Amino acid sequence: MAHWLFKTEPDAFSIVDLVARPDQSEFWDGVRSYQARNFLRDLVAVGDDVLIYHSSCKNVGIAGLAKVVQSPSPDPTQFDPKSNYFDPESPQKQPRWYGVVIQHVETFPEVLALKTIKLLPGIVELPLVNKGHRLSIMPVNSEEFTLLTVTARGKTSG
DNA sequence: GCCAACGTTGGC
DNA sequence: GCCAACGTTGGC
Repeated sequence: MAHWLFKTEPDAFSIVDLVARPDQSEFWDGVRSYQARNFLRDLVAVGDDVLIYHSSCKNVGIAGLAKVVQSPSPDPTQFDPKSNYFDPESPQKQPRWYGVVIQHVETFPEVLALKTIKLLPGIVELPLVNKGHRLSIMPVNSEEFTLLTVTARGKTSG
């Protein structure tokens, strides 16, 4: 069982939108970087944990937790000329881009702010606070995953 | 809106 | 296959 962090711009798709979906599930599409694609296509598996991170917004940080409920599969938006994610170069027979279905598990009482994450002494490897911070899909090791979730759940202030 | 970080592209 | 230029991400 692996742990991941997926970035999303909440103006486009937030954890609230995920909860509003049928089965609180959504096919995570639009990943268009090779590093992120490699994680998604080759390593993400059913049952994996996914931290939902809100970027480029007022309240930047980890908003909640989801899980992978279906194996990664080719992202159909790459073949859709009407989609913003259309990629005319992607071969039908060997699709370039992948996505995965995730399901909401938990919304944290407060967003665990990036600045708080940066101050946690145990967060050392997380690409978010290192080179690799631009990755849209990144691995989170078990220790750091536990620290992040425990901290996020404990941040209730009434 | 600015701009640093850094991935990608393309000339050679 | 190097590396400068370019474009995008994303925090602030």
